[in-house]
Amino acid sequence: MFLDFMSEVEGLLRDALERCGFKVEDGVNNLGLDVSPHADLASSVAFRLAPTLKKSPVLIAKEIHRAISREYKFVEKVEMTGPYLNFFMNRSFLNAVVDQALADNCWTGRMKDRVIVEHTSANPDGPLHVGHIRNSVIGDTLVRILRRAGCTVDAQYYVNDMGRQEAMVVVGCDHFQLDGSKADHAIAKVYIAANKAMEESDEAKAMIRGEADCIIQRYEAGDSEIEAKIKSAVNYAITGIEETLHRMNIRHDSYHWESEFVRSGDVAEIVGLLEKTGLTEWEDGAFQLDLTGHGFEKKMVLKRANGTSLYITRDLAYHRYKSANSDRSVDILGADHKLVSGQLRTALRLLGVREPEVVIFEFVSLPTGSMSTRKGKFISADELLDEVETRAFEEVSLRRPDESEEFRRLVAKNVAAGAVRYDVVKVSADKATMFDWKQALDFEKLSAPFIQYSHARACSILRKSEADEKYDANLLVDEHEIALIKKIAEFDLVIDRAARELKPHHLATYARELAESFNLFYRYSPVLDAAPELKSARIALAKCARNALRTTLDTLGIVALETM
RNA sequence: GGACCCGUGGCUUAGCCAGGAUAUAGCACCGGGCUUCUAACCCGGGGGUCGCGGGUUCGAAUCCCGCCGGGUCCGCCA
Repeated sequence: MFLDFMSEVEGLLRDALERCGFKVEDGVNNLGLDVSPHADLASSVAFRLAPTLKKSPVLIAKEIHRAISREYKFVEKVEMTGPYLNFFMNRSFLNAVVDQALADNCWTGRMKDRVIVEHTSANPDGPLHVGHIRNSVIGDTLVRILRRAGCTVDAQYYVNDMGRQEAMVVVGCDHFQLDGSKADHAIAKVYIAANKAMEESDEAKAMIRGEADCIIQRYEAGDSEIEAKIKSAVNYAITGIEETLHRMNIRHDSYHWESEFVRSGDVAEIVGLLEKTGLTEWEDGAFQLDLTGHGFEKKMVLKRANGTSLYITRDLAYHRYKSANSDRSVDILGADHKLVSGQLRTALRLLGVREPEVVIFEFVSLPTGSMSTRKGKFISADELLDEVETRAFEEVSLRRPDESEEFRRLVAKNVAAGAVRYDVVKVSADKATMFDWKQALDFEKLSAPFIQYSHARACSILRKSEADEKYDANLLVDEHEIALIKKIAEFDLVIDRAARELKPHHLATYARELAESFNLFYRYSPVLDAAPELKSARIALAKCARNALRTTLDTLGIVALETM
């Protein structure tokens, strides 16, 4: 809705500039528009024109101001403050926001792209840890944001079934017993044990390495015995991983296994196509692609000396598939993939394949250093969720002692999942973070329960008020009421920006601001005790806020509890 | 050694890509508010050389260069 106001302002400004004969350079935001504490939208375009027009910004602003049309739809007035042009919303815009926000179907944008978002894609060699969930949460939130923006999204998990790590899992399964604990944790135990066994002696190391090599080669060759073993281990691990993802409200729409692309011949085809670029050569027995002319120091190995394929080659085939089946394809990757993802994009460019948009997130480390599944050094997502849920249960029991245990468990579960998600998504992806139990278990303002609580309060008001179809939005004139309406209106701007820039943390910031605006309305504008007509108007606004909060929480993948 | 990311009050953090009018929040600290729609809330206060040094500009947290500190990567691993 804010976008409608903004496009009107843009139109007014452009017309005025044309009337004055002023030309602004092309570029993003060349009108210098910005939300500002001084106006609903402010333009600093006069400053930009000053050097070319050789006039003072104030004089330029004056001319533009005079030339701005007086026919407004959503604009109340345009004020000049020094060199700034300040645009204000009118009543009919605010009323339109209320009207629209009362309907449930007003929250979907106009983007129509088919998008593939690949996220999580953790190796099926153990449970997700607190580093992986940064990938999952960012990925799933982007999936939800893109859908909200109007896109058709396929959330994909790329399963690394051909790598050395999966061969090691099979070695582990051959030598050690799966102990019946949660599937992904059981797999991790045998995987860690196999890796540990390698450290015992040089002979053990050579033997186990040999076994793994043999598995890799036989799997690539299509050996049915090995295939059955790998498939069963991978599927087993994935059931556990899925279970964890579901706890956080995360689901994938489709899974693609690396081996698909080897079996289909795509990998061989890709290698052939790269050969035609003339940049490949056999060197030291391996088949390599020379990207030194594209800013990469090292050559990219496409095939091992023994003829088996590598992760990067299979990934090229997968990315070609994704490009062919989407308008946009998005990868969520940890910072350790920066270089290799750059190589991948360069190789795709050589193949004439559209490159993916890559979202890189920096690492989550432990106070003791970085995490490693292989070494068994990690805090699992399950452990984190269990701990947070326990804390949340204590909290809800303290606040709602009279409620049933079932109720308190349910609230705790949803508060915990929300808290974990919000904690991850609120920080910009390019900030490296240190995992901190104290912070993870904190439910204060900058966290999901704060927003869930605001939503529950709105629901509570609506539960206690009888349905009233008629309302007059013109009665909503208090400072906090207007601020709330404006904040609700901003939703489309935030979604549009987050969907284009692939930055989910913008939505987390918005969610907090929206909840704050609602809490002020709640504090200063009593709804149920207001005079009849004002009461109807405030009920309508409470409903708008409830819808906006619900939609925002939903887009963040956080359950909008109606009571807590 | 080379490449990329980060550096904002005691701690965590938004804003930076697209420069603009008093730099955003939370935690912690000090003080205030529940017989009133759920106080997981709200209000007030103190606290900032936006890592350092140059440059561009009418104007720099934001752009450019250099430096310092932290993270990540540079495998016939994934």
